[in-house]
Amino acid sequence: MDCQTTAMLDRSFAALADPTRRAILLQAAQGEAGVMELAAPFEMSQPAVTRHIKVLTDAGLIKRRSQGTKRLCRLSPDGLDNIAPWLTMLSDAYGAKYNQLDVVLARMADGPT
Amino acid sequence: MDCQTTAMLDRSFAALADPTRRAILLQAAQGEAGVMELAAPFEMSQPAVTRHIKVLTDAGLIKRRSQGTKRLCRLSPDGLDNIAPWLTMLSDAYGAKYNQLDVVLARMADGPT
DNA sequence: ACTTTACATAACTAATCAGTTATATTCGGC
DNA sequence: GCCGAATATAACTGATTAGTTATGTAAAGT
Repeated sequence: MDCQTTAMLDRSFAALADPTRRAILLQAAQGEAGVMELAAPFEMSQPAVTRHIKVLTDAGLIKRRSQGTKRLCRLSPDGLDNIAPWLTMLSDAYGAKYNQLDVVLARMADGPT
Repeated sequence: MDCQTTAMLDRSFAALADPTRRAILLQAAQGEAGVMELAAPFEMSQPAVTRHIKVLTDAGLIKRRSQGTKRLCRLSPDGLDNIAPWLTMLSDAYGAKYNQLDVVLARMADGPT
């Protein structure tokens, strides 16, 4: 999957633009979970959830690993590390008013990978 | 326009999920600009740009005012103030690894309105 | 008043997206 | 080797999106 391209930014933001995906991501942030487990809170078919997870994975927001028949999902900081620099650039362009944000986002960039 | 709802988050993230809109936003961050001015860099019709601007406005990412026949656009921090708390919550859920990010995002929250 | 500039709105189309059901795959246990 | 659990893939549908052209509107200048 390409990274650092504008297409990657598209994917990252688009992935976050859905309430179901944000909820899944939030669960995946709290710890590894299987697909059915992530699907449970939603009145939605398993294939639908599977594809939401694919969107999140393609956006670099989730990492996956296999354990037996399960496919565990966990939040990956990569996706956030992708959008953070762009937000930094935006706030730079906006000027001094948001410089605190700059600092914060800069730290975001050299966080854990 | 409602705010603080999940629909508002949807709109904010979705608005950022398009390269043309991000470019427009970047221009609008650097200073006020009219619609045609914002449209100039793109090989795209004026109505198309007008609607991108509407999406950004509905997301609270741009504020507008009239000056003569012109409709000036400028970045508004409101949209960012909307997504920042959610990103904070996500990093909270992720745990200690991103606590620096927490701090940064917290500052983002009490930045200028 | 008429024209021009700057933009908005309408009506349409093609493409993408989010969901569905049905079916395949893959691994672990028996 | 077979079965069930967990997930993936396919084929389809309806809704939303991004663009187009054509047209409407509102303020400025003459």
